[in-house]
Amino acid sequence: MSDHYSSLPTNMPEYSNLNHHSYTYLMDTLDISDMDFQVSDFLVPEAGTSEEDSTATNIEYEQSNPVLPEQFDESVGHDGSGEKRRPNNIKSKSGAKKTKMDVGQLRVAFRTKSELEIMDDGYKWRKYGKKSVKNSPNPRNYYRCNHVGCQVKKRVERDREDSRYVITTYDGVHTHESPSIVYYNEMPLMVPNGWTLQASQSSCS
DNA sequence: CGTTTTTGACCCGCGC
DNA sequence: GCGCGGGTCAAAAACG
Repeated sequence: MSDHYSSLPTNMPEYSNLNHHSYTYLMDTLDISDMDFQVSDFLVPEAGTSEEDSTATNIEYEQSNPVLPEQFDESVGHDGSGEKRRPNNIKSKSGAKKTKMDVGQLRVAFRTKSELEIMDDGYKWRKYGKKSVKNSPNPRNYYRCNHVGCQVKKRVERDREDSRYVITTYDGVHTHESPSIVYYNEMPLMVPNGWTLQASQSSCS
């Protein structure tokens, strides 16, 4: 089981043999065009890393719920710091609202062979938590985008099987541009040869 | 001195 | 209902 970090849909039969020396895209029929820029941004390999067998990266996209734009708008700046949950013992549970931003978010999981788990993707991240994962000696770090109003989170952990692999999971779509804005106009996905692109259709009612 | 990390506590969903 | 596992908060420490 190498997909323990994300609940991949089961309609990806070839996922097992995809994890080799090629970037693998697994995406649903979601509006990839909305986040194509960051796809391209994410896919920029580090300088010097060739497509040798020593560099293996898996990239998975999954869509949990249909993304409603209004949910993005409303969740801006009301969860993180706008409302303190427990000042002392006043548990403002805010049960009526969905405090969790588990609204339809895009989840992108990377699995990269790297010694450093801090991979600079152009965004500014602030660590907000660290937890030790069950069944794994390696802790899991939680980061959040430093941009105001942008609630994109990512969690970084090491593979419990191969500690030389780093699993980076991005949650959400940035509502702003990268500090180092990179636009590949006309090119939704720049896929160098050797990279495998696969689009799977998932019926999402 | 402002900003980020650290770290334990708290919260919440889920399975038993 | 309770315990566990996982995610988040926030005060204090660390860092520049």
